[in-house]
Amino acid sequence: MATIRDVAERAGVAPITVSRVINRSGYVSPETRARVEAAVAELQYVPNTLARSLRFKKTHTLALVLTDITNPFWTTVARGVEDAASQAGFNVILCNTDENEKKQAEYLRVLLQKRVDGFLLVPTGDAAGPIVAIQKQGIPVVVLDRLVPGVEVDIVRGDSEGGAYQLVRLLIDLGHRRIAMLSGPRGISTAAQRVAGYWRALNDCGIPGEPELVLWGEYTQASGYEMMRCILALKPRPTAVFAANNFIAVGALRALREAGLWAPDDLSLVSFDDIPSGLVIEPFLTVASQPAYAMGQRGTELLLRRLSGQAAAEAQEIVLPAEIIIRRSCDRLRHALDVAA
Amino acid sequence: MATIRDVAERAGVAPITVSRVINRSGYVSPETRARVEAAVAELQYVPNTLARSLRFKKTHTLALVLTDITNPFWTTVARGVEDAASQAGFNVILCNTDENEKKQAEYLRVLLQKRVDGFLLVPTGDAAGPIVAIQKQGIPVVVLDRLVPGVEVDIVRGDSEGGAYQLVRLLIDLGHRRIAMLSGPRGISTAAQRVAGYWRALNDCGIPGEPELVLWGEYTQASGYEMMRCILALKPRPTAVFAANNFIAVGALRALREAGLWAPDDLSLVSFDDIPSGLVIEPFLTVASQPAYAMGQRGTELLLRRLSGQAAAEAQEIVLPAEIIIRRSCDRLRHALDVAA
DNA sequence: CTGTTAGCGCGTTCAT
DNA sequence: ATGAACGCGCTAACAG
Repeated sequence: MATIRDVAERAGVAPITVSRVINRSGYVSPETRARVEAAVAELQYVPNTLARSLRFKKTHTLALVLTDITNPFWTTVARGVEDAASQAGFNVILCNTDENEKKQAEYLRVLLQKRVDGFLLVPTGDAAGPIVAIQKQGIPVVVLDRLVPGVEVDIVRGDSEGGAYQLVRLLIDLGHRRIAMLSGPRGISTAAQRVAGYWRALNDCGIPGEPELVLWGEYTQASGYEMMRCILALKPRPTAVFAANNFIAVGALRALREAGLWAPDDLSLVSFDDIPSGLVIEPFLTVASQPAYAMGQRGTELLLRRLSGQAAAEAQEIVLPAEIIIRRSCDRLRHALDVAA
Repeated sequence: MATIRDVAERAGVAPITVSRVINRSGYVSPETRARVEAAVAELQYVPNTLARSLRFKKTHTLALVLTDITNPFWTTVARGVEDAASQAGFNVILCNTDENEKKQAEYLRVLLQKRVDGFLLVPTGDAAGPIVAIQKQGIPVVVLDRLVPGVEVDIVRGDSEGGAYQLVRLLIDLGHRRIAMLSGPRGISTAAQRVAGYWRALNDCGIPGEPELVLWGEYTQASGYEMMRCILALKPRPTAVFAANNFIAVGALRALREAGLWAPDDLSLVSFDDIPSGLVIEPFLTVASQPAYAMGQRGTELLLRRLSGQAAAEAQEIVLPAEIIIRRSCDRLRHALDVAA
């Protein structure tokens, strides 16, 4: 690949002159400019950003470290990130941690070495260490989705507590009293907050909670399946179930189907996180939908503001509201509640 | 951020010695090694890969340029790419072109400047130019999914023609004679090949094709919706429809629903590309499913082989078979065909 | 076993 | 209006 020096020789000028032509910096006479441009074209010269980055200590590259791009929620977040980044002239390196702290640590290490300008991080685990380690290197981080205790860091997240509260209130208003909760990992703030919203709704309505109705698992189909089987074994069966995310809900529905049951006929089901409308043929689940695209976009915008030094000094917290979308999965028609009545 | 020189001074050695310790290259006495390691820890030194890359002309970064990560097919491909890349110590820069040739050109330009080691490209349009431009710079490219005429380049793709043939044969075997095809853009090889498979199946069965039953659109829901509306306006109505991808199918189903119709009752529907099982509650569509993850993975492996100079000299073409998954959307139960009979 | 020299490609600073 | 020198951070090649 041709270098700036090759171009310079070809055009009979000094490298710096080529630089000036390319970057439109400084004065260059029209004739030399033409000669340089001709040489650039002939040699198919492509400037080397690496060298520039080395000088300017800016790579115009962001890191997006999330758990699994395969989850449509993260897919949408990623799209929001990439759009916002590319609009500002930044590229995005994508990494999947699979909730594995070692993988995360390894990615962060390599990305620091690559000198990405900033991090968008969906942290695995609740340890502050990895985030602090990045901050110590002076690289800005914006955390997405999950609160991490013990660090001062920018965060853009959905309102898990509020969304959960609204979903459970909805169920209660429909007449449910025994509501099971299939949650995610204890260590992840969204799971904890969704459970918190669940409890608050019960409390507000004077319903005595039953601890055995709250299960902690993982944000996976397999876990949703397992948890639902536990719930179905209870007697009497709960009349409603709240799944803490979309995968858990799909796993739960599978267990339901296997047991010869369905929603809303045999029990009501609500869940956090919608499935993008493009993928689903008949929207069916009542959900608390988070603005995934906006989460990625606004997180990136905040990060870019930090990079340009325009953001306020203190760490910012942006909480995006969850939207309750009511669909058939909690209909009262032909519902267990009415049968019982 | 500390540099290798800072560490060297702190440890009272030369920079090269630090380099040797970090990279485990060359001999360093245990004592100096210990001193250096201490200095590294104290200064929280993070080696600068940029500088290494400048020297070695290797960034350990791949570019993944696709149309839209939001399509679950590409999401899965991307996951395959990222897994294979990270396993080999490479990072992945993700770019969405939205089938926009200008966006694609701009991304390719910047990525060349960033000196990515290789490209995984889902080309927009059928122009060879962009690919040739990359090859001229000596950077390996592996094309995913779509044939591009007029270039010699590695490609990993699904068997669109064969998958389409099987789907249409299935419909014919079920008794259908008037089968509509909702295809993608003419310029994209997968769309053309799926139409080709459609024609071959009809020919093989001695069914006279009706050109007005083949519509060319885009790989989007909106287009699927529009095309289906055209088809529904035909009299007599076709008894089956073949959608060229998942988004077209979902759009088509929406049009069907609006018209007060459904599959398989009023007509049969089959489509290319499955929706990952994790996202869908009741798998319903009969599809030709492509091994998306494998496409990403094998494409990346091929690219990495090129990078290490191990691949055969000639361009390779890897064709992955499509798997026919038969589900309810083409059931004969209560089917239009039987009503007509 | 350790250090010196030089250069990867580029652009700022200071001359001319 | 154009150029020379220097350095960004790192390491291969060659001493010692």
